[in-house]
This record gives sequence, C-alpha cells and structure tokens, in this order.
Amino acid sequence: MAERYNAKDSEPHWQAVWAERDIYRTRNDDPRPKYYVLEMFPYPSGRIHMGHVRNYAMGDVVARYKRARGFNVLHPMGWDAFGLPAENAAMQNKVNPREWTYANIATMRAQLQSMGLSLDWSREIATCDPAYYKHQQRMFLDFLKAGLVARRTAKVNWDPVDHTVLANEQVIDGRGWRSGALVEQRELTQWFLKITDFAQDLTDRLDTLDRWPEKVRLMQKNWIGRSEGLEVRFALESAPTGAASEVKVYTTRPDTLFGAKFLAISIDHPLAKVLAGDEAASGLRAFIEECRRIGTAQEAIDTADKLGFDTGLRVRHPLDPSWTLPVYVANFVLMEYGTGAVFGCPAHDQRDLDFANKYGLGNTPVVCPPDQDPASFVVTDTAYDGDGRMIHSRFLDGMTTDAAFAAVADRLEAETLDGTAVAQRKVQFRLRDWGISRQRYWGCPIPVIHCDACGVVPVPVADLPVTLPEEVSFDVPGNPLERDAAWRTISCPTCGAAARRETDTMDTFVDSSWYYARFTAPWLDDAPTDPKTADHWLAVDQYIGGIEHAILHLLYSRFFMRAMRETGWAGIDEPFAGLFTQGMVVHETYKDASGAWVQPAEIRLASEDGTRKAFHVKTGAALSIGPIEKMSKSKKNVVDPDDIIASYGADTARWFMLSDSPPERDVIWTEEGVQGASRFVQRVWRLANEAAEHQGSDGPTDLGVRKAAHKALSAVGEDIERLRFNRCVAHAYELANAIQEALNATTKPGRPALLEATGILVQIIAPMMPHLAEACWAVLGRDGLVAEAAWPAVEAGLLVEDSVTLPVQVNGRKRADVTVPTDADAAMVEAAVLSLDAVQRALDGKAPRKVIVIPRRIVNVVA
RNA sequence: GCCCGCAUGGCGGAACUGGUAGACGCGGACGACUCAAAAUCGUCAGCCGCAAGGCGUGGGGGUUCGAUUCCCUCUGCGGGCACCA
Repeated sequence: MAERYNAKDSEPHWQAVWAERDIYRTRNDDPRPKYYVLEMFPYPSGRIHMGHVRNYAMGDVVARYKRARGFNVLHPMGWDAFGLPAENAAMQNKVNPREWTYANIATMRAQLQSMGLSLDWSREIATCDPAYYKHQQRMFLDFLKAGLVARRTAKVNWDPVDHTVLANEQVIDGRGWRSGALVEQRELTQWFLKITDFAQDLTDRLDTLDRWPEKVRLMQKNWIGRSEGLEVRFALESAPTGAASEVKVYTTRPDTLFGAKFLAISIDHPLAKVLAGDEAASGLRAFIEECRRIGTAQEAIDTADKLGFDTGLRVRHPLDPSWTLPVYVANFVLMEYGTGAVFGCPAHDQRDLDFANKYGLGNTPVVCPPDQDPASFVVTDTAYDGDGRMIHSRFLDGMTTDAAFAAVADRLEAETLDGTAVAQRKVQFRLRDWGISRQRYWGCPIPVIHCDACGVVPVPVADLPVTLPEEVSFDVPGNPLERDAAWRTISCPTCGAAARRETDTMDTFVDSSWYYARFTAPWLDDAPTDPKTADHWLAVDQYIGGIEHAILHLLYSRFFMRAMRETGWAGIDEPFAGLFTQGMVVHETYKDASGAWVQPAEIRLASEDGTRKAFHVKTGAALSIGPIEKMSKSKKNVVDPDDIIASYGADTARWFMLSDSPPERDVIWTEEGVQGASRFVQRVWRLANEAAEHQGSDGPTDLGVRKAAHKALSAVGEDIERLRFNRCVAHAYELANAIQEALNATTKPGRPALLEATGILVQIIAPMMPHLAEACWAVLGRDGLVAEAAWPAVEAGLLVEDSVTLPVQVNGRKRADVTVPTDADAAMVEAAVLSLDAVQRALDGKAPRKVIVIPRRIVNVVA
C-alpha cells in the first residue's frame, strides 16, 4: 500500500529539481516556433492573493501545455512596482518606499515560487529599477521628438486625497480609482501622451483582434467613441469686439438643422470669455461662476439642471442667412468635446428639448417616425431621436435621415462664407489625450529640465537615468520631489544656467504599457528593446488578466506599441494577439451575533438537519452565513494562499482554482471544494502506485481503458487550447474513474495498457498539478521529467467505436434505443428502427411519413 | 437614459455547427471494510407519481421532424458608459 501523497515534502523537492536543471529558462535563439504566454504582472502590495493564484495557474497551464507541444515558450514574471501604496506605507510606518517595495517583492516572489509556476525567473523585472525606467525615460524623449508628447494647460482630474492628477480612465463614477475620493477639476499644466493621434487606428484595429473577448473590444470602442458628423460655421449677426465673427458647431445630426432653435456655447468657449470680460456683463460672470461652483464635482453634474444664459447675440442659420438663432451660454456644453458649441434641435434631442422647454424656445419636429402621420406629429416632453422621413425641412422634405445628412453636408461643403466652405465633414472621438503627470515621489521621473531662458529642455540621453533621490521624507503632504531643493536644482543642459528638474513623475500605467516588450530582452543596457527580438516574440500569444483593465492598461499598451513602432523600438502595433479576462475569486461572508465579520480561517462548517451551518472555531458560537462576495479585507472573507499551500499543497490550490467554474466567470472558494481537489490528488497518487505495481498480461478490459485514456487526452488538448480548464478537470476525473473501474473489474487490464492509460492521466494533469504529476511520473518508472515530456499523440483509431446506440424518437418523443454499426447507412438504420416493437407500438398502426436519420446522433420517426 | 451580457437539479456547472438535458465536481442517502471513527471502495438520486406515465433549461409566443441552442417579447440579475452634441 502506497503512503499518502505528501505535498509538503514533494512540492519543494520538485521545485528544486526544476530549478537545478533550469528547465524554464527560455532562449531567444531556440529554433522551435515561439509561444509567448503572459499574465498581468502584480503590484507588490505585500502578499499574493487568491486572484493571483487563479490568474497564474491559468497561465501556467497554457505555458506547460505549449511547451509539451514543442513550442519555445516565453513565460516571464515581473513587478509593477511603482505606485502610491509604497508612499502611503512610508507615511504610516516611516519606511522607505524602495525598501518597502523590495521587501514585498521578496515575499511575493517566494510565494509565487511555492506555487510551482514554470516561469523564467532570469527575466524578472521591476519597474522601479533604474535599469528598467531609464529606458522608459529614453522612450519618453523619443516620443517627445516624434511629436507624440504634449505639454499643455488643461482641465484635469485632481484627486484631493492622493494629491495628484488622474487620467480620465482612472476616474470611476467621479471618484479616484485608488483613493475613492471625489475628483475635482483643476486647471494645470501637464504632460500628455498623444493617444488621440491613434484614435482612428485604435478603433479600426479592434476588429482584427479576433482572439479578444467581444466585451472588451466593445468597451474600448465605446471609450474611444468615434462619431461622424459635420462641423458647421454659424456667422454672428454682429460679433462683439475681440471675438471671432462666427461660432463653429460640431453635429452628428446635420439632417435636423431645420429644427434648430438656439445655439449653446460652453462657459469656457472663447466667445463666452470675451463676453464675460465686458464691464457690464456681471450677470454672465455670475452665471459662469455658478456653473463652475456646481461643476467641479462630477457627482453634481449628474443631477444638475440644464442652465443657460441668453447672451443677446444672434447667429445666422447656415442654410438661410435671413433666419437667426439666439446664442446661449449653457452649463451642459463641454469645451473638451467637438468645438465647445452645439446647435439645439429640441424636437430630436432630449437634452435640447429640456433646455428649450425651460427657456420657452419651442420646437419644430423635422423627422417624422415611420409609424406617425407627418401632418399631426408633434413633440412635447420626449424627443424623437430615431430615423424617419424629413418634414418641415424645405429641400430635404421626404428624404430619409441618412439622405438628408448627405444632402446638407454636400450643400454646406459647397457653399462658402468669407471664401471658405461653410461646413466640412469631420470625425470626432470621445477619447482624450493621456495625462501622465503625477505629483508623486514613487514613480518614474519625467526626464526634462525647466530653464528660465531655454524653456523645457529634454535631459540628454547620456544623462539618463534621472533617478529618484534616496532620502525622502513624507512628514508633509504633497510631492517630496518638489521640496527637495538639492535634487530639483540642476544646470540647464543647453545654456548651463541654473534650472530645475521636472518634479512630476509618470503615471504608473506608463510602466506597465511596455513591460511585455522588455521581457523579450530584459538584459539590454543600452536600449529598451532589441527591435528584431521584440518583433520575434510579440505579439503576446496569450495574455491573461482581470477585466478591470479592459480599458486602462490594455488601451494604453495598444497606444504604446504604436508609439514604439513610430520611434523604432518595435515593428508591430498590436501587443496582445490573444486576450483572456478571468473572473474573480469570491467567498461566503460570515458574521457573528454582534454583526462583526469573521474570517474563514476561524470558521468550522457543519451540516445540521440538511443545512449548512457555520460555527466559530474557538468559541463555538453559531455564525450567520452571508452573501458570496469578492474577497476583501473589509469583509474578512479572504483566504490566504500561503495557508492553503501549507495545509493542502500548491497543486490542490491550483486544481481547485481551475476546476469549479468556467475561467471567465467568478469562482466561489469553498472549503468543501478544496477538500474535493485534495481527495483527487490522493486518488491520482493511489492509482499511479497501483498501476506501477500492477502485473498481468493483456486482459479483456485493455481496450476500454485505452479508449478512455485517448478520448480524455484528445478532449483535454482541445480544451486547453480554448482555455476551458473546468472541462479539462472533468475529463481528468472521467479518466481516473475509468482507470479505477478497470482496476475493480474481475478481469483486469494488462500491465502495458494500464501503464499507458495512467501515464496519459499523469500527462493530462501535469500542466495543472505539476508536482504531483512529476511524482507519479517517477513512480510509473518513466524517464526524465514530465515537465519536459512531449504531449502524447492521440491514437485516432481509439476514438471511434464500432457500433453506436442511437436514441429513437417517434414524433420527437424518445421511445427506444437502437444499436447499429457506426458506419451503417441511413437505409439500414431506418430498417432497424422500424422493426423495433416499441416503435411499432408508438406508431399505433400509422404509417411513418418520414424517418429522419442523423448519422451517429439520433433517429426521429415522423408519423 | 444608452449599450452589452447572463438566466439549466439542493449548489458550482456540462451539452460539438439545432439532435438522448443534467457530464464532472460539491453536498446528500444507503451499503462494504472497521470494535469504532476517519480514509477508501461501491450503489442511488431532476421533479411529480406505488407504477404506468407525465412534467421539466426564468415567463409567454414563434420557426423546426426535433430548441438549453435560432427569432420575437416580457421579467429578473450583472457589467460598461453617462450632459460626447
């Protein structure tokens, strides 16, 4: 009798063997076809959590499987190591952010290594390492030279808790993505990466990313927000001094131009500023102030009423100069989108209708819905924004909305005002440039110098990296770099005069926008990448991570790859060919009688009267079982991977993470489920030992167990390719059941057949439970390591049966089964079916009208 | 408000491009082994019904010889965007 499998001894042993033989090191000059599998690298927060275990277990299955399939697999790991938590820790615990970060990295690296992941640790990178970020600074300078960087004053999102600026993508529901603080709008001079230069390409190429989840592509598409419209010039009847003589308006609905009732401009529109500058315009100034007061907090915008201020100015209608419209300054018009001015067509835009109704501007419907009578169609409280036929629109009457769009665009593009076209077709995007300035210490310094004489001067490449000062204090809020006079002060590289360093650091999303490219040659000292090597490995064949990066990291990386191509650091533009977004790890919550959360480690579960009950381990007190939620410290429903690995082993944790739910869905962590996984570990170990000891020549059950093995092998291969790990697990269980059954049978299979089947079982589970597989492989007497073994070939002949049992339906209702040769033709099957008693009984004397035979599936007799 | 997605036993889920719904696991019941327990092995189990049989994939309708799968509609849940002109 074999002893119980002891993961605690076995796992470190095999990890040492792998490390000693260095089998996961990847060579760039390996001639085999490449496969790059990557999981989103972690932020070194302190300890890994179950989400990491799930993510990295999935990636490891793919890496190990592809290796067995003969690919040269790149599977690296690193650390997204800059960021605010290090500064917060510094403030709270008086530790240096660098020391804090590197200590966390050491802890987490050991944790990941205890999982037995097949990672090439020789390529490990940390983004806070000057050896990494100096290349990032180099690329920033290249981008600057290539015109992909802008410095400008803009309204930005200010997080008052973290004391820093946030990009639009980092504001969730009006709050900072990290601090949760209500974001304010501030006008600041900032560095921007010009992601909008690629807006069209970023949206177009989404269609080619056929191995991305549809959901993510759609989210990015909506975020980029491409729209086609017309930019129309409205001439002012009389322009105030100092202002332009016209107002430009961007519209996606030029077809509704005859329904226009007013023009509205943003409070930040140049015309509004000119008007507000007038001595007498105190009313307008007060209005703008009022809007600003309401407008700073995002939350207020959601509930704010439409407010307008009549300027008294009028503009000429572009299609009829004798027709004039009033010009309002309105709080709902955004300066950042389009031209900062809109024309209001109340009948066909709800927002315009609300505004018009409030200020008594009326409405004229110009699009008649298909189911309405043009003579009687009116709009009162609900705008109609659908398609239809044009009415009350002069030369457009009777046209479809699409035709009217084209007709208006054609006419206004042909007409001129002061010598140039009245309008032109334009494409607009919702996407804004990526503001990367952060007023924080623990980030990559932006490598520029501010000189009073020369302006903004790039740091010479030879002077890179611009490193962070070692000694920092966080006694006062704000950016320590700004207070560090010694660090800040520098002479101008151009004129030599006293100058100062840029004290903003880069958004940490910059760090993670190119790490996948750095992994291809992380040892390079004089360049971010070797472009040939980068192009060899990229795109990443399979990228795996959380859905929360659907826009942020994944969009930034797509931009960065393009910027790297423009500056010669790579030749491709899409970094991730295959993307998979995994679900979260969730867990039940528990509360004691006082309503305090209790963590799972302190829980004992029991079944009483058929219902699950929870008790406190120490006090024995009954606890209430609450809803299943994402693991979080606040709800205390967290399970520590270290605890699980210590008590069950890494293989059990990995197996359970892959087993219960489809990988894209949330998985519920349960104690029972882990125990089930643990039982299976022991079961495989027992089967391997029994098989190794099993004697006997060929037996009658040989074919059965071999068929089961090859069927499972074939299915698992297919399912790993499609990342359906839960099905792989099910197939492994089925094969184990079949082997068990063969061993229990009175006439047992022969030794060779049993060893073959068990060997296949071991290889099937190897990508998921590599330590156990290695131990079983040795027990079975196989050569070398299963981690280096080739994936076994499926014997196709074993997948087909000689005969099949088909269900027989009569009028769609199952009445019998029929067993026929697999290659039987329809006529033979039909004859066999009609001779069945059950079928004749069901037909009840009626003649069959039709017999439908779906080969190897089903037979349906229609009477 | 707009745009997506999802809904299957007590639970997690499976079902290839329309072809036996409920694989596999968890939980459950029973049996074997044991002085006993654990572990292990085996048997059973969608629901109603003694049975024959009937009903069953959120509700209603449709297409089809046949629908968890396709179409329409309603309900519920989840996600994304949200003054974007």
